[in-house]
Amino acid sequence: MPIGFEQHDHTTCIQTALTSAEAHCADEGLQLTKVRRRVLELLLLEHKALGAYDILSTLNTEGLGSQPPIVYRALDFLVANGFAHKIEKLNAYSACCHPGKSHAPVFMICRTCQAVVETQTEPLRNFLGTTAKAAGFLIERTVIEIEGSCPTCQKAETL
Amino acid sequence: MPIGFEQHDHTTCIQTALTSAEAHCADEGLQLTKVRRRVLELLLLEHKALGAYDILSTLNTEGLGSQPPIVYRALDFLVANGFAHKIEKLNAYSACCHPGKSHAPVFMICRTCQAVVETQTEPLRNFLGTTAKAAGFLIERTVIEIEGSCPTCQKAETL
DNA sequence: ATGTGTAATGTTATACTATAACATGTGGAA
DNA sequence: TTCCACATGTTATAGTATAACATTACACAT
Repeated sequence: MPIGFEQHDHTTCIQTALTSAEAHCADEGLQLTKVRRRVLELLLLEHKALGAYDILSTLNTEGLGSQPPIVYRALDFLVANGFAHKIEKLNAYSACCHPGKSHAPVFMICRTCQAVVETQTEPLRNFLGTTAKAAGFLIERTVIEIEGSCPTCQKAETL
Repeated sequence: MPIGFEQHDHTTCIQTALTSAEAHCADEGLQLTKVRRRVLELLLLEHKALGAYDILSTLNTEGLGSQPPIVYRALDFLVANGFAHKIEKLNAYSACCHPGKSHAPVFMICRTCQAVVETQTEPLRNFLGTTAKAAGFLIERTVIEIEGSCPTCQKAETL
């Protein structure tokens, strides 16, 4: 499983996520159509954030569509249903690593290799809740993104 | 002072921020030129995030420039020197409310009225630091944005 | 089997956000 | 004066996202 920046069984990781998405769609009466499923697969292939137009160019080579609305609609679906997240700092998208769980995701984004790791933190959620409450603010969504250098790239830089 | 969504002496608030920016520029040998100063003023006028092209259209009516690089350069300067922040979720910019202090700012963004309130939280900073450290990740920048409903708009919605 | 409604997709056009690249001005230091 | 660093002017273009309307596909009621 993808914990931090450590190695994991990525094939299993992808399969688990796809299976989970299928199950959730079946439960909720949602349609995981060909394009939507393929976009989710592409996002799962690497723990990187992909730009909408990167995804679109792949879809295009596969005959699944060539115009921007194709990919944005698929991304909207995936994001709305918790299968993917938008990384605001990068204007890019990343598969969700903890589908099904309600979450205030935290992303660690490596500036060098573009790796994106998603973590969840209940304490943080509580903490922001307290902060917001003190200001009388009602939280609907949170964007928490940490940009920096991942362990691998830190080592590479010190060589 | 702007604490949460409460009323404050906004004239003083603006003056303080401008004076602080001038002082900081003098200390550091930075030039707070006409355009840069005006953009900062515009950002300070309201506790809202302004889009680059909104700012540009004002600059244009004032004869300060009409092309995108004018405003983006000014914004780059202000952000680089801590006088303003980019709100990633909105692709918009907001004056910094705590200039001079090192910070991992937290923004509360009202989805309805676009008000943006900036807070600072050492505990949060520490918390993210701990999270990142556990993953071996080196933090360079953080983006923390809470989207929701401010006290005023919550009241308006329940009418 | 036929209509009917909903959701998804196809298609064209355009809006919005941001930067590259190169030219020009400006003010201080050698 | 000459040079240099920095700021600004200007043109063009790249990158991100959505509006609007047409068409298809399928479930399901008649």
